[in-house]
Amino acid sequence: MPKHIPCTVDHNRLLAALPADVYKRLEPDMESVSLALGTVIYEANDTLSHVYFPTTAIVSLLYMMENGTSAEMGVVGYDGVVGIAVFMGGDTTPNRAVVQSAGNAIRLELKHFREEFRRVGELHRLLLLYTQALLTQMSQTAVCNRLHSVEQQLCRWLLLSHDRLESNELVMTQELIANMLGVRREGVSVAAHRLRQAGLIHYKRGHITIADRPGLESTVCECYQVVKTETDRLLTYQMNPSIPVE
Amino acid sequence: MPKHIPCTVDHNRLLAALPADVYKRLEPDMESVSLALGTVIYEANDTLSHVYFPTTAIVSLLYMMENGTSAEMGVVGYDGVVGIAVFMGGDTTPNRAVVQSAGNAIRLELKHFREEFRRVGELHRLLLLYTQALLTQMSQTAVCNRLHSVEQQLCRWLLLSHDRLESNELVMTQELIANMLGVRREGVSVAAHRLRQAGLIHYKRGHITIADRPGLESTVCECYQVVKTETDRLLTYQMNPSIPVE
DNA sequence: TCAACTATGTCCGGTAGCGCACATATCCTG
DNA sequence: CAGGATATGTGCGCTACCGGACATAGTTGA
Repeated sequence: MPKHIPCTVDHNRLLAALPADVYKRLEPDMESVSLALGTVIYEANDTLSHVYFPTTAIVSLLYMMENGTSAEMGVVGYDGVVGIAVFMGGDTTPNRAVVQSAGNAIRLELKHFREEFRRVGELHRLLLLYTQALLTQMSQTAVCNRLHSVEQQLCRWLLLSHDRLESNELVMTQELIANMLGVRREGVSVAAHRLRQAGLIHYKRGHITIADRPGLESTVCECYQVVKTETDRLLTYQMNPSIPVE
Repeated sequence: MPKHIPCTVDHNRLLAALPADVYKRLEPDMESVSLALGTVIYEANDTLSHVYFPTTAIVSLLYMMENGTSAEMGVVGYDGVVGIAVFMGGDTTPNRAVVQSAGNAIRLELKHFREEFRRVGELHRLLLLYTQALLTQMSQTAVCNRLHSVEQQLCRWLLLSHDRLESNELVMTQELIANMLGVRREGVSVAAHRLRQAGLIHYKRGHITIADRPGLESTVCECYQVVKTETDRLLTYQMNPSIPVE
């Protein structure tokens, strides 16, 4: 388990940061669910029935083109929540949320969740901070898609996933990675091959192992660090106002 | 003036949608400012002193790479607000806001603005809806950057700008458009040339005129309509709850 | 009115990634 | 353990876009 991830089983960073009283109010409604790889949590324009706080699962936010091709715009793990639209007011979004790595999540029905959100206490504050972090992730994805190579983007994707995992091994085919990155499967194959030759990863048939994380970090484009630093700033320092910012 | 734009001088859609009492409270603090082309409203990681509600101006949100190249992640006009981070809680963002089309904006100092936002009334509700719309725009930009040609993206950019303008003429060099799209100036030249040959636009030295809007709309990729439809849904229907949604 | 500047047009070779075809390797299941 | 399904490797021609060089055409100001 990589040391840099303060993540334990069934632990969600947002829920964990709630004050005891808020947590107590929500707790009776919390339901731990197991999410299998590929599960679609919501389709584009679906009205949601729950919000999901991933713990060990990782969820990918994808846009599906009319012609069937897709591209990932963001990834949510134990550091976030799936179902932003529920509290932002729009109720739906034009993208799809798919389980990218099997695991658990804590889900809440809308009724109690909204009730608590409308108290405009810590839950409210944390979720807006998280939304800003997601905004940064999405906008940096836009930049990265425009300016960087498939190999660099694969590094970014691997690191983003690794940050949200307890293990060094991702259960994931190159085909699926290609769908997320919005590139050809062959392109991922070639890039993965190069990363393997450089000793940064190992892989075999549906399993990728992070072998040299520092190496990946020095290969990746700046986009990864920008998102990582900004997310930490928002969800670590700002999350706990007792730690002075700057 | 294109008929589809319900935009009058010094009119911002968000401010206009506020109930009379909220507007009255904010009004004494509203300051109309004129923004020249190229003005930087804030730099990456700047702490803001005001939020800006563009009326006739258009503001571009850009990420500047370490090597100086840039890419646009979103555009804000009379339908939005510049300075999301102020109310989302993060105070700063890693991008830059630049005036893409000269015009006016109404700005508010943080103190009064935050006071009103914290009442959690209509201002609060509208700004969260707007933030969701911006999220959609950014994520669709990510998709478009990945999957579509420079020509289609130029169409998208022209339509997004046109939607926020009172006139059919954009004062804008191809060089600047290239900076926003994150492509070479020559690429924009070639794409613009083709659009001109197809009779969709006219242009000369720093001025582009939309000649055939329906034609542009049939050339552009689906990304434009997705953002447009979703923004309308969020900021028209949801904005006025008396209009039933769906 | 001419010179300097800026915006646009055009051509070049180079390359990354696409779409396709097909070979090989691994896994699963009957 | 054989055969089908799935995952990965590799080659080929094609296109879009890049990086650079340079020509041309408006625009501005001395």
